Amino acid sequence: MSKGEQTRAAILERAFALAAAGGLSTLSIGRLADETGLSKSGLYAHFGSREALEVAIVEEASRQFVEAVWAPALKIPRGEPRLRAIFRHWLAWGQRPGGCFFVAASAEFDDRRGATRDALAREQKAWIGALAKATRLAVEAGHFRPDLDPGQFAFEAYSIMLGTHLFVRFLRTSDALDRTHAAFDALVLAARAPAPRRAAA
Amino acid sequence: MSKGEQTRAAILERAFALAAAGGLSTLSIGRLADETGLSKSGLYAHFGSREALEVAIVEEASRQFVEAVWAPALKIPRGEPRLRAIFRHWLAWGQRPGGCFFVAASAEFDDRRGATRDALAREQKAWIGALAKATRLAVEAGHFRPDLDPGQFAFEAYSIMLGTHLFVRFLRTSDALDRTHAAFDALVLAARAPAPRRAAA
DNA sequence: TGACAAATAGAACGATCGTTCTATCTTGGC
DNA sequence: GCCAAGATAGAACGATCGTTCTATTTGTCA
Repeated sequence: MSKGEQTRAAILERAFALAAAGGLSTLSIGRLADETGLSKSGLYAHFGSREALEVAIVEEASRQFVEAVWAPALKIPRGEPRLRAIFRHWLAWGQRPGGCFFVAASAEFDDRRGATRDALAREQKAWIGALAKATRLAVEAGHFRPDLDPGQFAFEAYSIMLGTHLFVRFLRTSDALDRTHAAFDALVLAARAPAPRRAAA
Repeated sequence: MSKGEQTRAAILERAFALAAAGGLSTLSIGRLADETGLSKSGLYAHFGSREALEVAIVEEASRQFVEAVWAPALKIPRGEPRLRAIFRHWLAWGQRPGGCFFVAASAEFDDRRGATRDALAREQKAWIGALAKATRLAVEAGHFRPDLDPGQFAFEAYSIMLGTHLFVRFLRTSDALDRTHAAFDALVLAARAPAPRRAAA
């Protein structure tokens, strides 16, 4: 790895940490220059524009997201256990400083246009698609009912994650995590293959 | 209403529209001055500081939110019908330009401190509390099971609203509204008083 | 090691930000 | 209709933004 490449990697790591903690648009070139010990123009030469820097940050975020959430979940047996693992790791990821980078960034960019928004939407759609696929595997494994709509399950699971984000980070409700787990358990319970006839609870 | 008061009201209406469409922090004094036809300092005299303007905008947003969502829902009979009305009107409110002001603003301010954040959190907690109360009334009316936790119901309903916001505004998934209604229907169904014994569907 | 390319620094740019000051204009009560 | 109080304008402030330019230093490879 050449000198330039490793400097670039170091910049990105710091830039992602700052962007995750304070939002993509609060990150300024000048501040990032200070934090990395480089000059503004020295830093600039690595990316060419603010927007290119933002896109690079989004890609760095995806890399770290896969590493923190997706990779460990893929080691868990497919079906409900893997889905639970995904949820658990995502929850941990979302408790980092600044919360989930993607949730924060989507709210920031939902009205804008440009390469940053495109990169964010692409990554997030991929992640939701993967969540739906993991749900489909749970159906195929017989853990979930055959007529379950994986896209609907993914929508609802993602919604719970968004609720967690708001209640934990913004409202700071003390029982937010309990509610999160209760909601996810209820979602999974409703998705399960119908239990053998018992008396209703 | 004195001259100053009515100018202030006009400023706030315009300011809220701009803040709702583009986010609270993208709204700048200079731009607002242009849009209202006033000078920056003329505008400034009405609020005293940027933060005071933001707080006033939050209060204006609450006023409009009550008018658009809460007031009409209170005319509907309490219980499940009213809950459905709240959800319906909230959904319409969230389809205004810029989406739901509160959802957007909470994401913007979750890392910050100050009067604006406090005002936002206060209003939003009040609204979630009201949602929980409406749920409790549905329990008391016998529409929902007696052991239902209204706070949990409110958490999950709010989560669905957040999911809608993301899927409609950011991801722009075509079936987002269908998924929203399906999710809310499932939530209500699970909250209902247990149906008379039938064969499982 | 010498030479060329890559990497970085430093200064300057125009724009915009929130804020403050002073001056002028308008309104409302007597 | 006068006159104080209120409302508004205009200019200027220091700071910071993203960006560009020209040097200068540093790394890399023949």
